[in-house]
Amino acid sequence: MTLFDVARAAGVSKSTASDALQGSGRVAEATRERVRAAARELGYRPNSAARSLRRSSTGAIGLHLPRTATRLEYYMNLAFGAVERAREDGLDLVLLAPGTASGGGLAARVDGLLVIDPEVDDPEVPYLLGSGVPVVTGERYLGGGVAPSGAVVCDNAASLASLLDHLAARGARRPALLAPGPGSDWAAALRAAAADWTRQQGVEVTVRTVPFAATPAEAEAATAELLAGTPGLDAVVCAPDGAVPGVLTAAARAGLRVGADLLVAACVDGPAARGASPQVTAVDLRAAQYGRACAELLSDLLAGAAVPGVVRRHDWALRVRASTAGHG
Amino acid sequence: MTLFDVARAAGVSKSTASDALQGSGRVAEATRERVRAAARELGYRPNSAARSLRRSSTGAIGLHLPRTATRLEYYMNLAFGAVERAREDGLDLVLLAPGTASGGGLAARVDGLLVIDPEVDDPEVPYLLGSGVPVVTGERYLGGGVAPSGAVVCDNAASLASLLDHLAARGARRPALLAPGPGSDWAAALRAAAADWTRQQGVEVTVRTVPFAATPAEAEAATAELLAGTPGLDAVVCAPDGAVPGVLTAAARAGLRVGADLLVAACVDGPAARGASPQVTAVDLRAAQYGRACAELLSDLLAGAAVPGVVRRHDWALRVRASTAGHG
DNA sequence: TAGCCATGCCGGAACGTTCCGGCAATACGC
DNA sequence: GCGTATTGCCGGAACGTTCCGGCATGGCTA
Repeated sequence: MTLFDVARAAGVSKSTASDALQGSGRVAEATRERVRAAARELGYRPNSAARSLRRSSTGAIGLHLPRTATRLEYYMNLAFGAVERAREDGLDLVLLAPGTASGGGLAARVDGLLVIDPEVDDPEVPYLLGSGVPVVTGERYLGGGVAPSGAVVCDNAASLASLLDHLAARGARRPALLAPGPGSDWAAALRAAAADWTRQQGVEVTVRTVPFAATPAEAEAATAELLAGTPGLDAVVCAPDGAVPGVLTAAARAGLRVGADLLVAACVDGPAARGASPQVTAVDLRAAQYGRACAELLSDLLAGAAVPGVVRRHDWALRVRASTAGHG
Repeated sequence: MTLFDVARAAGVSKSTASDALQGSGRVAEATRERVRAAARELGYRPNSAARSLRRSSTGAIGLHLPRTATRLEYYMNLAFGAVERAREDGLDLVLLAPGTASGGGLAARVDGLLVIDPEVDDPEVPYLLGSGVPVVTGERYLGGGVAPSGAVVCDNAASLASLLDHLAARGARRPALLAPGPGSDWAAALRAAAADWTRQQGVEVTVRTVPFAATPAEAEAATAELLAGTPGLDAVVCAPDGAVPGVLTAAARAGLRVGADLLVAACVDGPAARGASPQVTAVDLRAAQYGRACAELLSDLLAGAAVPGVVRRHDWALRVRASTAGHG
């Protein structure tokens, strides 16, 4: 089932058949339709290898996720959003194994790369950026070297500010933030936003560092210390969503009612936040749309429909739940 | 940077260069080494499109995950295991978007498919099985139609039996199981194993149905009802790992000490089980290895190193933690 | 009517690889 | 020393597509 078969069925040459199906070249509308019909009839599928060879493009993009793959639901949904969007432009999405990059030959197999939440200490990122194909990052890359061709960013500072505003509106007077160290754009933005908010509102936000992939137990310990050491503490924002249950446990241990005595929120929405009891208020990064946006930007870049260096913004949404019902 | 350049550098023809690098044909060992050196020197990477065209194989396999993507960590790790193993055989792994299958043309782009935890009510599965390329399923497919070319299965019945044995050894006399309905091979095996164990040990295992992607809240409600309605209940096995925290909450509400008054375990290991306090005993399906095994089987099938219809087993391991420390 | 341009279609080459048939040159039998 | 295998290498075709140059045809202007 090749283009030649279609051409023969439609009574034209393979060149004309190709032109007709590609929409290129000068082809009479009647002929074009005839070829299309023949292709449909025969169930013709262009051979992607031949097309790739001729066009010298692979028709695929690569996806790189952080090694410390925490925030699982987030990345999973992001990946599915990206693959769906890529598909719409006829692009396959190939998953990059950690360790793939330095294996070499990668650039030969994909037309472009999606690098999500690039961490400064991920040794693969510089390699990917230098691979010669367009790269779109999800969130900014804080390391140096070759700049990515594009980025899709969330305004994480704004989302945390909004979260803190929300807590204040619900009666919180003394909030704290559990956040990872500033190794990623996301965490760095959160810390900066906390400092800003402290300045602007005159209310100090106590920041405590927890691991990027903090476990509930770690969050519990951190929260317990915070509760013990901070008189009047009445709200905790836990940046990594997976650790949220630990905050609730610590609250329960201290005899505090979550949502009343202690407000709790997370900077990433996920199963842990939604599944907790009470359910926890969180910032929804809308992962699937985020993935779509990244794939779309890369696709635009590849098609020349976006200029290299472009940065697009991605919206978030605050999901208010019982854990921040309010004091009283 | 083509094979031709390498050939010229090594002072041979492109045919000889190809033979030398592929290991095929009759080539003097000295020549072979000379060509290899030239290729290394020049950083030669074979053009995958040309190779695919010539060999009429794409060099990629597709991965299909369940739509209801719960057990996130599990699937994520499985996917990374698969991509890593595929890579070792020079295969790319392309992520299939839900909805991709019926889009058609899929079979033209991959040499084989990995279909993980095929659910009977997933409309894409029959399409994938009928796509004409070899398919390996992770766990069996309970629906009909074209049979897969291979499968990698876990002995879920044995793992639950082992878990129940463990609970009994730790003093449990009256265990219960929270499991999804029998729509997947996994859940069906668990239910059957519970029935078997009941017969063999003469100890009844109360089975209660929860959703496949049960939330902690749902597990909490189920556990509370179970505790209220089952005098002497002293152990709960929660099949879906994500729901485990709900069981712990219910226990706390009932004033039971987890690990002493009530033993708790899960049939899938994951962040929820590991991150809970106390940490929860669980069956580790070793997702990454599972993914590796699936990719390996497909690769073997493609290479003719495994016969169609083969079923391989995959080992699990019981991770004993504080939640089943023992009565007393 | 001669010259011209636009239109519609086609032939052929190229993309980089693999692999088959063939051709020297050497090795082996007697 | 001749005939026959065997070894080592090469030329060329093929995979299915895209795209450039070219060739009729026919309508237009002058």
